[in-house]
Amino acid sequence: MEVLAAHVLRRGLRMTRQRKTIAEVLLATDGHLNIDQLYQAVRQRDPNVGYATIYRTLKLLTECGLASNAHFGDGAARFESMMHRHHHDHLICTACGLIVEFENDDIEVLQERVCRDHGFVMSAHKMEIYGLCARCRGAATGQREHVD
Amino acid sequence: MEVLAAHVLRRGLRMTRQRKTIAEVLLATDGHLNIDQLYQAVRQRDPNVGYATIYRTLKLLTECGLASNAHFGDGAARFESMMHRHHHDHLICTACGLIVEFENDDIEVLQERVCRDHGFVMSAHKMEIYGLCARCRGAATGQREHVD
DNA sequence: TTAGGTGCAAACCCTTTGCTTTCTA
DNA sequence: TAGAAAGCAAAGGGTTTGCACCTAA
Repeated sequence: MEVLAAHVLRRGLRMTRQRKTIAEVLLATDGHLNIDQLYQAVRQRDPNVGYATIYRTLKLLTECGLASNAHFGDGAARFESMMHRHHHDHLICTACGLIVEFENDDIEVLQERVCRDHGFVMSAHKMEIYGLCARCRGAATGQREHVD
Repeated sequence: MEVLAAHVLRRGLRMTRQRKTIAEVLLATDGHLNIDQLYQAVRQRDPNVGYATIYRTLKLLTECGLASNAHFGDGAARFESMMHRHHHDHLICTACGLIVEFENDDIEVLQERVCRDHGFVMSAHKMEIYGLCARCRGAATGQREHVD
């Protein structure tokens, strides 16, 4: 929250009630929120906030590193708080939609190496593994596995 | 192409001129195509093909494993042929948009392990590393690095 | 001959923008 | 008080769908 305040200040912007609410809701969340979920949660606290404000604020939060957005291939963006968190990647169940976060330092090291080998300087990365979670694997063996 | 024919046959569908053309164009391509590029290329051979057919055929090709689609975070899907190719991941330059493909077996192994540790059975994965390519790094040191 | 497929245009969905009003600094 | 932000609605851009006509099998 202080990070947002600083960012806002530095750029001569204003700290509004809506920005505070959206930031609080997002930072208090611990998994992934899609836009609708965030919108609903924010409106429980402040019933007149519109989608435009959500989007505009999310952009701001992403700029100052408090949020990050992830497209999981289904067209709808999801956001997550970056507060107090390590970088992590995602395991996504293609049957039930479960999203599990994981961190793996060995992979990170290899990614850095790949970058170096190609002359790149890495600024970010994103890794998503799709598959069936333990539950879905057990529940429906003939289940459709689809990654689009 | 035989794969598509088989898929089509198996499902009682038809092998149309348009499907052939789209499959040929895609399979002959070696990098990434966005929908517009594919559309243009297909229409050079068959001027009346519409977007709907492109989308519908791409869905078919993805189902039978001949194509895969990748959202690189900018809202527009890109497709690539899966023919005769290893799985690979992507390095993306955030300044010039250059996309470099790479393969890294060590990372693949670690991904499998992560899956196993979480009880998942992996069906697919996607890894994108964002950064500055050698050229852009040299050209513009103050360049904005943005990953959305 | 008869489903399935195509093309076109309209519909959709998510996101962004324009404009007027409201409110922070 | 000035200029940024909100809220609403309309516009945009990519993708999907409905429907009448066409075509592979």
